[in-house]
Amino acid sequence: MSSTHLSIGDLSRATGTKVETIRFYEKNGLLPQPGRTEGNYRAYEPAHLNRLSFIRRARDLGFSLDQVRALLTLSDDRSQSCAAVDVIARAHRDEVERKIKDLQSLKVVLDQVIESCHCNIVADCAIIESLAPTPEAS
Amino acid sequence: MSSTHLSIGDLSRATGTKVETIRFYEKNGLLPQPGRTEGNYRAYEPAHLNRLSFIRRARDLGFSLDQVRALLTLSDDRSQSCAAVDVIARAHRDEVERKIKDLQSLKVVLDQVIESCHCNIVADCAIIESLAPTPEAS
DNA sequence: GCTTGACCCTATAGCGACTATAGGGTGTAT
DNA sequence: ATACACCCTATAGTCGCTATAGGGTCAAGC
Repeated sequence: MSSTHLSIGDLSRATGTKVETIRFYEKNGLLPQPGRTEGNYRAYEPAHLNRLSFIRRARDLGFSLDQVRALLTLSDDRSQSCAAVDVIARAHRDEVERKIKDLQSLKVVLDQVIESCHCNIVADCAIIESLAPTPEAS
Repeated sequence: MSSTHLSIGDLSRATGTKVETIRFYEKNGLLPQPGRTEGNYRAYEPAHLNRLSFIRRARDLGFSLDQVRALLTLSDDRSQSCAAVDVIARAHRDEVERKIKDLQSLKVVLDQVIESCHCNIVADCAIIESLAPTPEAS
C-alpha cells in the first residue's frame, strides 16, 4: 500500500476500532467507501482517518449512530448554523441525565432489597419476597 | 374461558406486559407452557400470573433475563440457602453503580462541550471541534 | 518456487430483550 | 351472516456491533 494510503488495519490500530466495525460503519453510510488497491483491499485517505476518529469520539460520548450521522452531515457543511448541533448535544445530555436519575432511584430500591435480607434459606429471603407478589393470595 | 383460567390478554392487562412479550417469555423458558383450550388458546393458572409478575418486577429492577431465570429457579427451591440470591442482587447493584458513575463522568464532558459553544456557524462550533481531531493536521 | 502467516475480502448469523408484521383461526354480539 | 376483538404461529426487524465461514492477497523466508 502506498505511503499516503492506509489499510483497514492501519485505521483499526490508529483509532482502536475493530476491522469489522470499520466495515460496518462503511456499510451503514457513516464512513465513505474508500478506493481499492489492485488486490481489492480498501485504500484509505487521511480524511477517512479523521472521519473515523470523529465517529469514535462521538460514540465514546454516547451519541447514537443516527446522531453521529447527523453530526457528520452538519460538520460537513461548515457554513451552516450550529444550532442544530447544539440541539443534538443537548438532547443527548438530557437523555444521559434521565438515565442517571433512573439508575439512582433503581439503586435506592436495590439497596433496600439487599439490606433487608438477613435470612438463611430462600423461603424466608426478603429479596425473593420483594419480587414475588403475595404468593398465597390471588 | 373458565373462571379459574386466564387468557393471555388477561395476563397482559394484569401485568402491563405485551402479549408478544408473554409468548416470548414462554419460548425462552421463563414462563412454563400453560394448558390450551379447545380452540388452542393458552389457558393460564393463577400461578402463571404470579410468575409473570415476578419476572416483570425483576425486569423493572433491571435484572437481565438470565438473572431472572436464576432467581426464579432459586425461588422455586425454597429450602435452598439464599446466599446465591444475595450474590445475584449484589452483582446487579454493583453493575448499576458502575453505570451511574460512567454516565456521571460522561455528563461532565457533555456539559463542558455544550457550555463551550457560543458560536453561530458550524465552522466555529466548539462541539464539532471537540469531536473532530485536528482536521488540518495528519 | 513454494509455503507460511499475517492480512484482507464478502456474506451471513448471532447477541439481548423485545417489537412488529404477515397470514391466518376463534369466539361472541348483533 | 358478518363484524370485531381476540387468539395462533412463524419470521424479520431494532441497535451496535461481533463472530463465523470460506475464501483471496501479499511479503518474507527456505
